[in-house]
Amino acid sequence: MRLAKTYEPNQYEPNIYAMWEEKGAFSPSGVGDPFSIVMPPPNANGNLHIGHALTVALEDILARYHRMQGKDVAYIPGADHAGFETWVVYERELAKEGRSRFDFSREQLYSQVWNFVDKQRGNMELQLRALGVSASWKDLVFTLDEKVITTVNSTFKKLWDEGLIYRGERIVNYSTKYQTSYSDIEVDHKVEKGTLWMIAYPMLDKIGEIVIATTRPETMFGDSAVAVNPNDERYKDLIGTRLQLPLTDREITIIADDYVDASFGTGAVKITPAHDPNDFEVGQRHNLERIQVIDFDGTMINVPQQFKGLTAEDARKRTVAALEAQELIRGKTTIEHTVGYDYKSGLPIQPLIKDQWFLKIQPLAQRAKQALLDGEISFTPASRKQVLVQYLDNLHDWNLSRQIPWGIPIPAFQNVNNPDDWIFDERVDEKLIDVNGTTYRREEDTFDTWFSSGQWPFITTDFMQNGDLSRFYPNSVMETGGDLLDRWIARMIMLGLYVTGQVPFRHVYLHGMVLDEKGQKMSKSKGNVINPMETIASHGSDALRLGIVASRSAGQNQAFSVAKVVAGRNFANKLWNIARFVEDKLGDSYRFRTPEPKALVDHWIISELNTAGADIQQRLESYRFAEASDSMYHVIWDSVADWFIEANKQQENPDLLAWVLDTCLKLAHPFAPFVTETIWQTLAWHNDLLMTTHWPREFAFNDIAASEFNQLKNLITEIRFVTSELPGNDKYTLLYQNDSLVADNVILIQKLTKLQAIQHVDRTRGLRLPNSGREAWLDVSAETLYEHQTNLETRLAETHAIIANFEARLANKSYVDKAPAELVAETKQQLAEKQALAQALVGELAVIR
RNA sequence: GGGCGCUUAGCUCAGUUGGCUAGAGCAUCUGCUUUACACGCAGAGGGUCGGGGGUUCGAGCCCCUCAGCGCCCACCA
Repeated sequence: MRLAKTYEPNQYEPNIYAMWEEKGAFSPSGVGDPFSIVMPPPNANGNLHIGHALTVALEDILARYHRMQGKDVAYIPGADHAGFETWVVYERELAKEGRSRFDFSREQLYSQVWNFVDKQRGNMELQLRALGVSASWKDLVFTLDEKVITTVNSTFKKLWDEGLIYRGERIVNYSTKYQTSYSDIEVDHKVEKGTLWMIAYPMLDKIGEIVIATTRPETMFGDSAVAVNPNDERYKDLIGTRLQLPLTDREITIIADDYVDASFGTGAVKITPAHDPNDFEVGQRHNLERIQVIDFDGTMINVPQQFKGLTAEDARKRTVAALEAQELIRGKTTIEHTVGYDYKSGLPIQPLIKDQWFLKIQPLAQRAKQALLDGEISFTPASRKQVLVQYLDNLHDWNLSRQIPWGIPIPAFQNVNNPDDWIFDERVDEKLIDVNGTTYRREEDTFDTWFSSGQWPFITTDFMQNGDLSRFYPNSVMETGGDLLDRWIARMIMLGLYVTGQVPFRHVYLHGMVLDEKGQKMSKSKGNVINPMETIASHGSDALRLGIVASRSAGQNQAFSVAKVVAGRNFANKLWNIARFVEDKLGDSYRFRTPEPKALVDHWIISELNTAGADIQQRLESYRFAEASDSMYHVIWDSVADWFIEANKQQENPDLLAWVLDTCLKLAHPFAPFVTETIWQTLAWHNDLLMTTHWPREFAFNDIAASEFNQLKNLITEIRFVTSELPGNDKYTLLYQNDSLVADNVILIQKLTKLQAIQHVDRTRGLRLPNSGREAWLDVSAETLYEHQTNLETRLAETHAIIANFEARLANKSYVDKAPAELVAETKQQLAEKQALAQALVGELAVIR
């Protein structure tokens, strides 16, 4: 025997993977229709988590399946420099050494982080291999590879040339902790209870005061106006008059702007253009001064001496206290409002004015929206498309600048003598450049990583360079987590269309989050993280894949289930043992031959496997992974192992046995690549690899023979059921009359039912098997029969209930008239069957009584 | 403020366009040293599909409504 007694996944998996890789099986074949998936690049210096295991399981199932369909498959792996994530980790390292980013130049930092990442790189790639991904490693792209930078720069230039890039002072989401601006997607919005203070601003041109409402009193030092709604009768006469800004010696004016909601608060709003996006816009309309009172480090500047240097939080308390001391607080209420937090540090985000690079997003967004409406991309789950359309409609201009050294430098330079004169240039390694006698200073900021990852599909396929892989653009499928719909999918569609004129992929499959066994989000702090590598070590890679795919539907957050991984492990073991049985029967020197079905079961199993092959195909092509896997699992375990193999022990057909095993391995391969290939290679019946062999083709069989086996199967099931119901553990004899199906399969029936004997008789006795439709009796004593009476009565009652159900349905004229004719005919037939059963049961009971 | 999703067996979940007696894995119970497999074999029990209403010949699936849970998006002070 070549196959060992037990299957130990860890003994085989690494070798099998190495063999695939050595034989170049992962590279696109160049033959057949292209099929491509680009892997969402995992963090280059991180470890894979369970979500990655799900991601690559789904992707690899598709890749392997389509490869077996004879397609030219490119599964392109990637590694992400994970700009901000990695930067945060690195900055922590620096802090441990008592240093900060300000001790180094951009180049120094960049190369230090590069080395830091490089030390751990390869880790996650090894882990992907352990998961069995059939990715084309030679085509791996790192997000800071030269070709990425080149493409990103040229996209930036195209956008710039076409007037879609602008640089300007805008309110940005600023992380005072990490000293960088964020895009909208990096801000966590939380609904909170906050205090709304009513503050009196004394009037200078008239007697009295105006009361404004604010949740952020500390920003009042940056006020440059108070705004009211132009139609608000209460304040109409005050527009244009002057106010004293409390705690300062500044004067501000009352202005009118439609932005103000007269019904909120007091209907009068302080306007702080430097610290609120709405106020910023009001300020632009009214040409107001922008006074920055919170610095980029989060402390107060440009404020009266007593508040200088305070954190914004402290300044709020002290400002309120100072106002109270001057009796200017006119009241306070508690309101629910949303506050933006830094998703990384958990600290409040400060809206601050900063000179940044922005992308005018709406032209791109609308084009993307149109492509979606035109159905150029399909979605699983389908409902997510609408969500995306809505998102695109509401997008604001995209802040592309990050003040982080670990990223792609923005290729722009500023005229040292004219701050408004910016030029595009890729010489980002030089701080100053000379162009036609003018000196330009480089931009120090880098791109938001989503700007480069948004171009991933056409970068990885070298589409713009018309490279070797360009036939794989647009990608066939983009598979990723549902949480990336807006931040990544949307950006890929927008930038893909903009740069290439085509959608980046034809189908989007979104999976949900893998939760812990109790349905909680996994997190390091909760300590409920499941490490995929540990699961592989204990149960095997196939088990993890089978377990994580099972019973999981698209877009749904679902719990991880160890029980399902165990079930997967058991399945791999089952396959192994099927193979061991086959090997034992065929011997080591078996040479594969085209089989010829002989026994009824032979025809039946061919029929089952044909159906399963088509079924799995149909389900995979509609992205129903769990159902496809289930179908594969049951045909192999139930049909092949429990019926075919058992029957084959009595009715041997070696060539068919080999064919059945081959077919099982093929059907199972996308779901359990390691154990299937291990068996294929160990038996060595073929010279090729299982992973590159063709998906099972339909095999001819005799329909009548197959259905006869089904009848036999029903009889056997009936015998097993009835004997298990009979009292005691006696072995019974089956008696039959004029039944060639029974007569021809005596040994098979006996073995599969553990009957003592099967005899042909002229005069019958005992218990007739009521549901088998056969002339068959179990030879039981009158006593046993009597004890069995209640069982029969129960069955009769159940049968009567079902009959009543069918009769009611058929008595319903509307049903007979309106339901499809086949359905009605089917109901009639079922009714007849149940009536026959009832009659048989009544007959039996009559005999007993 | 807008949007999405979930509620089905003890547990974790499937259930394509409405179609017959609602499934799986695990768990439970009863048998079983059967020419591969106890990570196994043969059986069994277990569900008023969250509540209510509606459409339909027919609803787990469609519509309305109520309740509970979860997620995402959003620059109203």
